[in-house]
Amino acid sequence: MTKIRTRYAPSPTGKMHVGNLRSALYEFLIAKHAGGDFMLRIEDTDQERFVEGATEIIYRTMAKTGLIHDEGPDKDGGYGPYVQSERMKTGIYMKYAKELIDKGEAYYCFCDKERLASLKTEIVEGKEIMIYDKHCLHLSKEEVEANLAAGKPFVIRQNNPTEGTTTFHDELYGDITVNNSELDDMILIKSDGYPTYNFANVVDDHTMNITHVVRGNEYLSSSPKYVRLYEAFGWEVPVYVHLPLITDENHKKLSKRSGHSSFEDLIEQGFLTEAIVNYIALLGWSPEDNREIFSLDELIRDFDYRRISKSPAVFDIVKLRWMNGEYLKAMDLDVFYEMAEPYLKAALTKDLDLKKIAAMVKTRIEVFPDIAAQVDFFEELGEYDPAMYTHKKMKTNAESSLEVLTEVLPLLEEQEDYSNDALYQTLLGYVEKKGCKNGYVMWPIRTAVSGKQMTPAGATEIMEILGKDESLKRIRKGIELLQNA
RNA sequence: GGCUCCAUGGUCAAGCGGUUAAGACAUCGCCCUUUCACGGCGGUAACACGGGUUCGAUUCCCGUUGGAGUCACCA
Repeated sequence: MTKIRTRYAPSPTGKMHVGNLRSALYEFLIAKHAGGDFMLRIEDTDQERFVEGATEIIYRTMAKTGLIHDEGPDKDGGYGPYVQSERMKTGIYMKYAKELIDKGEAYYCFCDKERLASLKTEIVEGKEIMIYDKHCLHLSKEEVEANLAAGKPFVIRQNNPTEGTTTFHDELYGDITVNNSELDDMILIKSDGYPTYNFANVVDDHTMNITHVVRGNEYLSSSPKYVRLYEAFGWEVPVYVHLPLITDENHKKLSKRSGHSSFEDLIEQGFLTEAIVNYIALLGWSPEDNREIFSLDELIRDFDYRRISKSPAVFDIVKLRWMNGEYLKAMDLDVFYEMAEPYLKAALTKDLDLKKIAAMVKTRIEVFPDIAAQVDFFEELGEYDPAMYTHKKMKTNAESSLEVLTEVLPLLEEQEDYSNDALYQTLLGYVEKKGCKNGYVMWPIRTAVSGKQMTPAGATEIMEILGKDESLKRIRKGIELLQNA
């Protein structure tokens, strides 16, 4: 059996879209699951759309997510990716295009923009529909030679039959057949000499010995044209695996406007690389068991591409957040602290035990930016509504809270040891003497000391962080607030 | 609009002729608790519709409807 070889072939036009990232992931997994090779090929044949730095973003993202490619032209002793603009310099695409012309499977076309525009038949949803009329196919050899000699700009077009059908097989979607009359004579070589994606893709996939062409569903309808290219060359058609689309909540192709459509956006929003990879792996694929948390290695082990689904999947940021939270909870505290520190420091300028705060917050956030709202009260006691002292279940109200706070204040003033344990013991003693429930006492204290409806920890833990002075200050303020209420 | 693809709860999804139609997120309720959260337990919620085929269809076929993709000298 031949070794499986897949490739990820992005064009450097900006940020790395999650749809593209998932394609890369699946291509990587299909190869690696079978012990095959995974290649990276930069498709930069469109000079106009090329974005400075976009290639670097791709490299960085691939490295960060662990999708390491196996081979490429030898660069500085290492393996670099394939780059189409580099391959272009070898004249490979033109060579193959001419081969097709010789076979009668392609032809020179000298039609200018005006003539092409006159061919446009109708406009649907703002898009102009046109099928080329094979005008230049009928040029005589002499005419072609003359035009070429005159330096007239040209493109090379594929010569597709107008009758019959073309069928190709997709591993997921099965056999797909189209009428050849639907097949436009697409351009292979542009007037600037660069190959189009359509052509470079086929030439490269073949010359790189790609066995499995894995790509987005959007190519499904143009695949017959690619197949015809392979057949025109007499090349073996690769195994096709078309991937279902990832959509936004409106079931439309994910767009830049959704705000979380690129890997960079997600990282910026505080998501972990591993969680993102894990989540997108499950958008369109599911394992045999019900497991949901997968490391990249586990994905390699379990990934069976026959279990990829055929219908599009909505990118659900809420579930991603949940999954990110799972990764955070499972994370080693030291590692967590290291990553959380910048967020902690941005929210807290006072000299507080950040590590303890990190531990509190670790199990109750989903993404790092959640930290700010959780810890802001440590920095400063905000204004709060005394109505918060009333809690039905704790059986507290303004009156009882005032009483508890006033009675507890001298105890806390005497208290020297402001550790969580010591404070807890002291307050427990008070509770016993009073003969009430813990919450009856803890609730008002926590409220006074935090000014918040919810906090990442209980009253005594908060006081430990705050320290004696600040804790007392806040309790006195609470008493004052209740007296005036 | 032509062509192609898709169709199980709000979302991700299992299922591959006979099931009480899994599980996860979200949502709701209860328990636990020093509030909330975490955690535990439980609930609500789905086979788009109509024809076939079959002893029997969520599952196979056809149609309808709905959705998506595509129709560039972009990839």
